[in-house]
Amino acid sequence: MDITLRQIEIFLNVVETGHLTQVSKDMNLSQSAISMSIKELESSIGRPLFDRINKRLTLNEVGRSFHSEIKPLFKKILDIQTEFQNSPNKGNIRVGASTTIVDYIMPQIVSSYMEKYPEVKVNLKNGNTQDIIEGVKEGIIDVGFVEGNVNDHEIIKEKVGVDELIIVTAEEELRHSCFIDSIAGKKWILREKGSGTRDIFLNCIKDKIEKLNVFMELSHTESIKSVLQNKTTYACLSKIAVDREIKDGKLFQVNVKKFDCKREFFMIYRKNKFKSDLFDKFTFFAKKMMSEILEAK
Amino acid sequence: MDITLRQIEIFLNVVETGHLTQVSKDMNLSQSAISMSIKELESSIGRPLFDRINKRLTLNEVGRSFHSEIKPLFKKILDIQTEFQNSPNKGNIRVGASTTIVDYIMPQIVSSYMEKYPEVKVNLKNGNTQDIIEGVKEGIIDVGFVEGNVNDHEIIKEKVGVDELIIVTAEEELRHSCFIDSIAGKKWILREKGSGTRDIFLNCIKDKIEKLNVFMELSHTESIKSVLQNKTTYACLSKIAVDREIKDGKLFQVNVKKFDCKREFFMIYRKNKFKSDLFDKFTFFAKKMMSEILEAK
DNA sequence: TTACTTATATATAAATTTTATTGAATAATA
DNA sequence: TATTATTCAATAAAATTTATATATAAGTAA
Repeated sequence: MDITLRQIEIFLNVVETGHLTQVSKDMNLSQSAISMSIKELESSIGRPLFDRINKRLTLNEVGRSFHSEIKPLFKKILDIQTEFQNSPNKGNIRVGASTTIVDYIMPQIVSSYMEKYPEVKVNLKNGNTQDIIEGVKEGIIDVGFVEGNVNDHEIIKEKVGVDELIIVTAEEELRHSCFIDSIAGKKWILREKGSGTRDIFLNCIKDKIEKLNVFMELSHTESIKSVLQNKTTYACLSKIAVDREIKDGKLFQVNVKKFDCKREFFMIYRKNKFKSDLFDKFTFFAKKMMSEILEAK
Repeated sequence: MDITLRQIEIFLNVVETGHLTQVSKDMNLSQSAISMSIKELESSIGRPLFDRINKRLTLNEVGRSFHSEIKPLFKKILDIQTEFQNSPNKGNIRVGASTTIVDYIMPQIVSSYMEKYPEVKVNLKNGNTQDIIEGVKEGIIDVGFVEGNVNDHEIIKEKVGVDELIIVTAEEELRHSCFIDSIAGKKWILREKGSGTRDIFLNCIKDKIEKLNVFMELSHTESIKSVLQNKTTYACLSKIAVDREIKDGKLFQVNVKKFDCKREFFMIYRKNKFKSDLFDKFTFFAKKMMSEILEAK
């Protein structure tokens, strides 16, 4: 005793014309099919929707009310159907990215993408590398971008760029080249323990330096950049995070000899993922734009 | 290639649980039925809605978007269905009434009724007796209330009350009884030609008076009541239209001997009208309340 | 008018086609 | 191995058609 969309469709047509025969012609069905469908609908509802007045069917007081409620819903369902059938770009992509990427790269990518494909909703989720991997595995995230390396047999990874960590300071006189051990005694600001940026930096210098003078630990790159405005402080940050400040002359890159501290960015997605048009377009777009951003900096 | 409500129902359940087997148990269907229904839906849309990840079905980027759009619509349709199935008072009645009734009786009836049955929408249409009859015959109006008599083989009429026309004035001294010919020379205000009220009055006095001193013709009873505030003017109006003014002492009923000018009110509806619960309740309510109103005045 | 005919419309029943569902076999996965 | 999804032929259920009955409007003749 359940209403069907077909019944609603027929009902709406009958309301329009008032004649079963007319509707049957319009819909390429027999007149009895229309008659029975209306009857079915009426018995589903539990009472008549039409007054049979002479040779016409006119909405009665119940039918009128039903009509006004059901018509807009039916139209919406039809709209959704044709929308999805005809616009391959309709959808909702969930993107996850780890800290540096989500702060300094993804916003540009997502906003350009949404401008190009306004039908696509992009959902950007922040998290550390491990969170993103979990999300991808559970299907909560369609595609992830992470700084750390990934080794998981359920995950496919693609290298999408190289990130360089550089030493920065606001202290102007130190623009000539030097070695890392000569500045180890400066006031260093690090990211908090567990941060990928921190780990890579410490790993990179561990053979060259006995002790780093850690002055402060902060959990946001933006905070570190603020504190760096007090000269005599130093930090090792992702190049893309300080790009603007260096261009504006607010920070300077310290030219440290034999200091080569790089890490790779990976795009990850689940093995066996059905690659929809949407997915392919987004990942293509994101990879291309990410390499442009990284090369420009 | 049309989406059905059943497919949507199954789709929503699969989204909920992520397992076809679970849904098949919940819905008392075989799992292949569920599988095929999902497949059908996907092919209607033109691309997959789920990622088959391990033994689960997880919405993909398209499915997620489809889900968020279709779910609220499905729920609404379900709501409408149960609403109509379970609340016999749901509907929309179209009532038509001719001038005097629509102004002085129907507002009270309609507002009381809507208070008692808030699910019912009442649509009140104004028109002269002939308009109302046409509306009823065409099915545009479910039930009509008219002042004039009706003779039409397609229309069923029920007498619902008697309306009395009385002579009113603001001239205080004329409160003793008199004969109509003694006041025929006063300044009379009539309704416009074609008005039922006017016709009945003139017909009522045609044998008793040679010439009535018609001072003014106005098309609204309310206008006449305003002009009547200038003393020395007279009018013959429906008792219910001047009830308040008489009670407030702003107008007086002239006690005219042998002046008996009545007309009947009729409720009309189409022959063969399917009498829904809604219709019966409304007409019962309206008839009862109308007689109460007329008797009180 | 009134009765009768014609044309046209809806309603219903049985027959038929189409669609939905099942059951069994197969494939994939933990 | 146990569990689950998919596929396909068989079948149950539903939608639709064909044929027929019934109702109404309009036209026509008594």
